[in-house]
Amino acid sequence: MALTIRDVADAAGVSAATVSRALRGLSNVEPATRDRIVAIAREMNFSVSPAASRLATGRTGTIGIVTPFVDSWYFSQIFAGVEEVLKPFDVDLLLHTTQPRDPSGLPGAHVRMRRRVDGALVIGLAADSDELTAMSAMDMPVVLLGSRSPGMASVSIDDRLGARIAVSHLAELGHERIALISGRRLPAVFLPENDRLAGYLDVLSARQLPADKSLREIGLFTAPGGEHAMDALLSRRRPPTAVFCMSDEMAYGALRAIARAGLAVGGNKAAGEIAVIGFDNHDLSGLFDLSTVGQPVRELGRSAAQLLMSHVVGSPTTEVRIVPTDLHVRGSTTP
Amino acid sequence: MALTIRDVADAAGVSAATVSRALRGLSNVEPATRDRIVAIAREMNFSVSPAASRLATGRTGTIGIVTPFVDSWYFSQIFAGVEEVLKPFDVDLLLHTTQPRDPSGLPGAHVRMRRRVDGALVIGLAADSDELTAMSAMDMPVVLLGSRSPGMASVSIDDRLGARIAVSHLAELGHERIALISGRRLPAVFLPENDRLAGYLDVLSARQLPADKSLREIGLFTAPGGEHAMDALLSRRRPPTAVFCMSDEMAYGALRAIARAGLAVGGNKAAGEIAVIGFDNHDLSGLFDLSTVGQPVRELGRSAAQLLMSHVVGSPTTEVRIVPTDLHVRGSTTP
DNA sequence: CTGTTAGCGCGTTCAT
DNA sequence: ATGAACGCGCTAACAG
Repeated sequence: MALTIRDVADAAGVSAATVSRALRGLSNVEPATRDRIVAIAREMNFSVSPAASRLATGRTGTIGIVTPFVDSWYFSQIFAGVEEVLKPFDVDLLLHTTQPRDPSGLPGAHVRMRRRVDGALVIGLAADSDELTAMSAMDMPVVLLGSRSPGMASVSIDDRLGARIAVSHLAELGHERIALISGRRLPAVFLPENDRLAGYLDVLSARQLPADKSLREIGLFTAPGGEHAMDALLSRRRPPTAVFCMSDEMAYGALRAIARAGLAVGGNKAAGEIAVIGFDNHDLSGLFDLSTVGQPVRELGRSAAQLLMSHVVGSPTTEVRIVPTDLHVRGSTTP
Repeated sequence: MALTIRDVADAAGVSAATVSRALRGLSNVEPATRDRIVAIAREMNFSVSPAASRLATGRTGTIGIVTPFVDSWYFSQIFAGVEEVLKPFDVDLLLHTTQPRDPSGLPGAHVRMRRRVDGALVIGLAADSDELTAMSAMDMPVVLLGSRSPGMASVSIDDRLGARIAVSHLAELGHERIALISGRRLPAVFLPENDRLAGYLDVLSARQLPADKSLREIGLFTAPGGEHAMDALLSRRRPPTAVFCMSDEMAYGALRAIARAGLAVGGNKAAGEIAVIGFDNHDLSGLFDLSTVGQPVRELGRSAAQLLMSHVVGSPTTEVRIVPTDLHVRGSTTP
């Protein structure tokens, strides 16, 4: 049906091996014949069969991306960074989303990636995940993104430090009742959010502030979730005067809840304003005038992709890269 | 290095052919031996080589996704819908982003997809795109998403109708100077946005309203772009009293610009409120209290994926599916 | 520099 | 129901 390298060879009057060499740009081919072969091949509209090529070489020319979610701002930014770096390498991108809550017999990441990628980028999987251990159990080069695991290469921010920065900023404003809106229920070891909780507690204890558990709510990493969480916090006997949200999108919801309650947002504690800070520096946070601890998500993607490629084409690595975060002070914490 | 089907055959005391049949669940295999083989295979932790399998069968078991952008809410929602449908089919997902403005010798979508997918979902490519024509020139099954092209299967909304709904809604409020913030410069045939422009003009002409070109601005489909565009519109000698934005994110920016100008947003024209309506029903539009024409993005992804699969495993189709939009009236247009 | 030979690991005839 | 043999299209190793 489709053309084979053999057809091109016949048309060019050379052997199949020479065509293969010419098409791959190997050096041991007379430039003249190489050009001729390439010309003929494209004239015939020929392209090699990746399957055959993979079978013969053992290399797949494919990089896998494993992620638990794809419908989030975070992922889309990560992916944009990854794409940017991987583009020049001319590799295929195999995408797989793990469904956390659905062990319904569908194959997991490790089996979906197995034998079909030269390496994989694993986003946001807990370090104790079965899929992760299975992947590293095979020889597959893996780079973790957003989490860390002993003996594995990874790129992430310092979540604990980031949280400290955020909460310190609130404390500097004079706040003592600082609430926390987290994504999932914490503490849960192996999750990055747990580090953020630790950072939050670090600041409270360093400043001798009460670690009031009634000041913690879950926001599911969504705006409606954040809104709901803030509603709950505001209904406490002694509501918080400031709140740290583990994601900007939850903070958007919190802002809304505060406004609905007829309260003001801002950094002027004396005037009764509630200070709000988020985490991510989401694209829209400028619009919401939301203070936040920014993580360079796109850069995380770039860095992880680079690390993975150097692992795949070069030598194995267990490098752990920590990318710095930065504080963006906006209206939601400005006096 | 890796195990082959042969190793399993030896361990089970059968031939490689039988193992192949057993592992694929073909009927012509004694149930007892089939179970034994499967048990042994998983005990050896064996998995077949996709490359060899593809070479032998000619099928790739892979679906391609071609898209010009990946860092957008639209894409992430589309993808979530696609994923949902494709998951049970157990196919690989090959992702390729076309870079519109970068013909720098890097291979285009058609060559990246060639010989490696059984079919492709093409998102947001103009119908006159070289890559698109190239893909359909090969035998590759293609389903378009968000655009249409003669003779090709596609899933999209009725952009013209959607725009009419939005602009009619503004006109009903009594507005006569209705501005338009588009993503890219229009008119540009083959782009869905062009249909939205047409819908906008439809309403103006039906109601004998002036089609003032100074009331059209470009917003790049981003919030900052929308903000900038609205700034420009407000600085006109005779500024608009209402605005239709081709995306919600641009509308967010517009809301901000209006607020900064000290003007009010809403549906009460008599009170001098500026009416704003967007397009998409983005997740955050409820928070912004933004009226909008919603498109069921996730559903678009699902529908397109279904269509593609029926094309790939079943018979070729050129079905054109139009998914309805719906009007969401919120505070930005409520009197 | 080029051609010949021999797999890569499966799926698929054909027999039996 | 099972096995033997061949071929899928390409690359690698060895000659020359």
